[in-house]
Amino acid sequence: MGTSKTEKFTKEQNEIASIAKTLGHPARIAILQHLVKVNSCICGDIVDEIGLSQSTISQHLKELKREGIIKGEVEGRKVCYCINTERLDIVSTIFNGMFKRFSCC
Amino acid sequence: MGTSKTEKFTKEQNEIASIAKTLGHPARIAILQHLVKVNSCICGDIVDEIGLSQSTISQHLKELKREGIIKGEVEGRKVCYCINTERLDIVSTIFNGMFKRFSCC
DNA sequence: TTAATTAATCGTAATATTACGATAAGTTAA
DNA sequence: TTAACTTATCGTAATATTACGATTAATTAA
Repeated sequence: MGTSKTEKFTKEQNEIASIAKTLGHPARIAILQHLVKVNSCICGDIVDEIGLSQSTISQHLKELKREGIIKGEVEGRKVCYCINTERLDIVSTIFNGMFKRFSCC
Repeated sequence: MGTSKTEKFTKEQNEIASIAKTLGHPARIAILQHLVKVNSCICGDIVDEIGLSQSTISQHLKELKREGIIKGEVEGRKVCYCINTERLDIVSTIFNGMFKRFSCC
């Protein structure tokens, strides 16, 4: 165990949960807020900004990338990260829709 | 480790992450959707609906209650669960605000 | 009272997450 | 080339999460 029984749930339920899980760590929220503020920056800047180790930040970036919420572009020996606006709009729509359905009727 | 370093983040970042984490399991999304559909129901009905064991559902309900998203009212030997609309409105506002700040500028 | 019902909690196993240091892999500068 | 730099990955430890069965606690029905 320790594993969610995803087969018991709808695709929508699993998708919402997966996104929420990715947003479910303060470092990842902080990373997103920082990227919004500076528009785009390299990994090292995020390490400085957040104050966790480089390897830990790299893991968080990987998770955000896995969910499609950010993009990373290699520029020489640096990697420039930014928000994936298209995906974040979809995520926003999914969550707004969910909350709307929750709050009425 | 295995523990988030919450002291490195703002109150807002921790709060958003905490809510998202609670929403980050398909069973909990399914429970919320079911409660919205039937308005309110007893724990046993949720167990039947979701198809996980009674103790597992009880744990998920506890987590949703901890975050304030649902309420449980004891009625004799049964416990009637329902959405905490006030709290969910706040949660909705927090997330809408976040996504709004993410998508523009 | 006793038995049945309902839900919470306990104990536990399996797996996931978080975090770090060390290392690898790649790029650039000297 | 060599050295420095940048980031990803590996290995690992600590803790958290998920799930279940068994038990407990409380209420109701017989």
